[in-house]
Amino acid sequence: MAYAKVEHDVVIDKLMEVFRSAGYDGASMAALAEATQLKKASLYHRFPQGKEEMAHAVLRYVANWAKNRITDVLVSDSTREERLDSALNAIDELYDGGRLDCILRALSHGSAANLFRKETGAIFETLIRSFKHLAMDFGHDEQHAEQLAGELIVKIQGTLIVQRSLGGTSMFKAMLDDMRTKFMKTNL
Amino acid sequence: MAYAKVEHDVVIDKLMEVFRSAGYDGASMAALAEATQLKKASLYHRFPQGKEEMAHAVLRYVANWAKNRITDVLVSDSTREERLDSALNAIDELYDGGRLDCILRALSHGSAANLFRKETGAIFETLIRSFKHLAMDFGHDEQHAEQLAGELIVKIQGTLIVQRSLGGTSMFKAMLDDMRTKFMKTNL
DNA sequence: TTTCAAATACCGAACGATCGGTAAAGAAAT
DNA sequence: ATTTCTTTACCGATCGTTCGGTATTTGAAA
Repeated sequence: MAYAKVEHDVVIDKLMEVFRSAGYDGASMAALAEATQLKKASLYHRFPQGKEEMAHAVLRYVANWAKNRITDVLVSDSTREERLDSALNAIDELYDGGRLDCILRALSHGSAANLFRKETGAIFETLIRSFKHLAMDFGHDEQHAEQLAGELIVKIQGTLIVQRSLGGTSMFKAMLDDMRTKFMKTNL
Repeated sequence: MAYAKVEHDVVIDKLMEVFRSAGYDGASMAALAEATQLKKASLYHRFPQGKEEMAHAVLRYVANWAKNRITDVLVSDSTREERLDSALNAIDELYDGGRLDCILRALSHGSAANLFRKETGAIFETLIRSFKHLAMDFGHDEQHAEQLAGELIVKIQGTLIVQRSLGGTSMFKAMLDDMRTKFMKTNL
């Protein structure tokens, strides 16, 4: 009988889906196996260190996503408005307009709190640094640019949480619009 | 043998401690029992519906805390500056300067995502409404007041998450300071 | 091009530990 | 003596993990 054969990228994507929605503790091997269409033992073949290694692999994927969809875009040769829109659109996609949870947050709590701090911290730093550079392209001074970039990242996380309890998707969209305006408005 | 006898409020407090640090899924009955100094069966005597009922009790406690430490304070007869400081100090205490996790967030994810939405949403709404009234006392128009209150609540959540990965406590303190300034500065 | 063994990938079954939950016995309070 | 609360002891289910073995692919010798 032919057995399941699943592409690595597909496996990572499915793992991320489970981790982000169930959290690290809530992501059972049974759920991870069902999502990836692999049996538990097969997951251990690919990730000998188990759940922890899977989460690390997901974080590597996320760091790569951030580089491709944010960092690299923000230093491309298109106009600053186009770069800003591309990056914000990527974020809007990533979270499906605020409907989806953030994988970085999911891997920052519970028993995962101390396991992946270095990785999640590095990704947050990368994102902030990238948006800071963009803000400076819009003419903001360095201090203001850093503050603006931090505000964006913080508000993404905060809005995801608050919106989850209050319902809807309008908060997230409004927040992205508002931040877009703030980036473009150089002279306050 | 004399057996444990623990005050209800103490039990709630310890339950909250476990929920907020481990998350709903990560909070095992064993951990909840150890934290409260009660045996598992005793917890089931006090909370016949188990973990879910415990979380509901904790949320009732939190709603009460919000009313006492935020809502009521913000409509007291002291000056608006004093009321603002009292409320922000209460928040700073609650999260221990950003070191502690938010119980509302902890009960909004994983398998708890759909269990407590009504309660967590109501608390978020109460907080936003309270701070909105305070903002209006500072002379902000209604729309701006609502935006400012929402920004505060969102940034509290977001900063807690980002700071957890980046380390330290300076982000949280700076955020509270910044929001305090924004509330007091009526004319932009 | 065929052969076939080594390497790779997957799976069923089971491990000990821990999960949430319960029944019955025992202690404290009324 | 009755009620209320805690405790011991235990349950079946599920947890993450491992092992023995099977299917598939690879690649080099024939």
